[in-house]
Amino acid sequence: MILKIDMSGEIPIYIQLRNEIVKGIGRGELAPGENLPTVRQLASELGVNTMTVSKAYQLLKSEGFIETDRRKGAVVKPAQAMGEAAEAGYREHLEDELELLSAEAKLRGLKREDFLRLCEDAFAEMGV
Amino acid sequence: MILKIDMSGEIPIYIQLRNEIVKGIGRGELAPGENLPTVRQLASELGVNTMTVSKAYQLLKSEGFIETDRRKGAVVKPAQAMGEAAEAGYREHLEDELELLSAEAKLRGLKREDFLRLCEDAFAEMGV
DNA sequence: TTAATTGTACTATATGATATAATACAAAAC
DNA sequence: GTTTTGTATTATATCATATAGTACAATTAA
Repeated sequence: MILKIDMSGEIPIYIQLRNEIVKGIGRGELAPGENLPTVRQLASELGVNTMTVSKAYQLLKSEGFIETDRRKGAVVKPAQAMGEAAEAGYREHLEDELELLSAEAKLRGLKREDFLRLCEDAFAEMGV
Repeated sequence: MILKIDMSGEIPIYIQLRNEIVKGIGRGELAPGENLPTVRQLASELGVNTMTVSKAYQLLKSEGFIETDRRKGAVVKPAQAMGEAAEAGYREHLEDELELLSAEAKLRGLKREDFLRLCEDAFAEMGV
């Protein structure tokens, strides 16, 4: 798990952490049942506060991507167990994001085929 | 131009404004050369501060989507004139966003075909 | 020429999110 | 019993966001 965090960027660290971990799970680099680094470990590695990492874990937990337990630590959830907790509105969120990316791509001169190829490539990176 | 702004949401208003206008231009609802509402007009309609709208316009201007001029107001730029101002890093930005969306989609059980169909549909909404 | 309108700048202020530091706790493993 | 886990707490600092009010240069319309 390599976490690319931009400390000087505009995106909050705990959001970047959440995103990187979601991508890690999606790619299969983090398998279901696998343990995430402890908050103290990850905080130490990145040079951030433990609460910042904890906040990222809480977010991932609330979205159903991981489970956390005292002593056991944070564990990646099985994909099918991704409850309907945060499922409401997800579809709309996805469509909205894709609409924005499409508009930007269009205005920057990307052709339909190029855009769709990037979409295919991105999805192809995920899972086995 | 219908602008959906979520005042209680977590995304800053001026960012939402920027996104909605980009989508509007992408869809062709805002044609090149067309005037955007004045900052005072839009601010009044939405019930926000003029500087908030101005900030959105400045962002759009810095990205090359619009031009602003005193008295003339804000005008949508021709698509091809979208300079290479903010072009640097755009490709990486797009790929990064698509990677995140792909990971989330995968983990939520979306099949490749369904994801790609949503991508196609989103792009199809753009332009003529 | 005069009046009005444009985006923008400026100051001051308020609020909330983000992040840190340091400490502590309940629960479980060893 | 000791250690390690995520988490809670308190206090603090900083930055982004947003507002209010005012003003200005430039330009259009009267």
